[in-house]
Amino acid sequence: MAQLTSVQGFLIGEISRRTGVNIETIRYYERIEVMPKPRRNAGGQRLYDESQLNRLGFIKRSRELGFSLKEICALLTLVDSGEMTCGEVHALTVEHLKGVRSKITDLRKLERALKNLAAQCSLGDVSDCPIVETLYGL
Amino acid sequence: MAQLTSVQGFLIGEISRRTGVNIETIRYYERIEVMPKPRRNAGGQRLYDESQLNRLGFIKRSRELGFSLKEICALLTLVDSGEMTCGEVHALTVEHLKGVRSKITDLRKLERALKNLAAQCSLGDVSDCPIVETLYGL
DNA sequence: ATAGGACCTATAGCGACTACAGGTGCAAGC
DNA sequence: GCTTGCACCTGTAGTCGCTATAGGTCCTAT
Repeated sequence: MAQLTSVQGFLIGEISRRTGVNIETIRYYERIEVMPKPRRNAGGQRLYDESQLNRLGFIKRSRELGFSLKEICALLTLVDSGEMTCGEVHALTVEHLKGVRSKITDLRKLERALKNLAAQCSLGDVSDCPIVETLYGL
Repeated sequence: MAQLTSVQGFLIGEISRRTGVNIETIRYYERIEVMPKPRRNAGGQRLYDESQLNRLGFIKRSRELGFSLKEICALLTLVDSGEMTCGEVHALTVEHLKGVRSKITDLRKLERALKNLAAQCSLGDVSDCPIVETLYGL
């Protein structure tokens, strides 16, 4: 049983491997109190249990969906308190979705602008470049 | 002539107003050497000329197109050196465009995932929430 | 002479990590 | 029992692109 250390629980390397979250990042999450302080073994090494593993997985997946740690804290606090309602969680998710959509809109504009910029270019070897001129606003 | 101070040149507030770049940000650009150190008047205040104004405008527009300061430095160094070719600038722009497009792709995936997540939700008042369950990976 | 605004420097903070440096724990092989 | 070597530990600094603050000086107008 590689994952159970002496008494019981996962070492940080094990939950890092299982969740795909960098070890340094896990310790960082503990420092900023997104993750709870875990138990320690006799040698002072962190020992995590199943629920902490799940919590870290939750954070990982939420981060991948672009939630900020602040938003994730809000979600987790809701869950932790036991006073969460599905409606509240839904609201946070929909709010976040709105943010993602507006980012997409912005990036599309940007894409168009860059495409136009690149298209103006004759690719000449001259130092008289339409891209630079456009950006310089000459 | 509000913009010309004693001798000649713009005070930082004036180029901030003209370019829309925050005063603190202009000083920051100077510190990190994206902007050159300007002349000073007798009282030690920064005095900018037309070309520095244009350079700051270039940086502003490039930032708005999502170029990083590092990328902008590369562009400006190219321009400064006089050894810039239109092809090099084009290449940097196209490279950047690629980055923007891949960000858009990522965000679209994210949008779909969040939409699905939100759609699963019955909006009930129960603490048994499909969003949380999905994120917890139960 | 004084009030006030615009300017100055230097430093710390944000978010979300990442990367050290310099030390300890632990298991396995000899 | 001793050494090797990896995994772990703490603490701190660096990244990027700003923004904000504190505590001061300059300049102009009244």
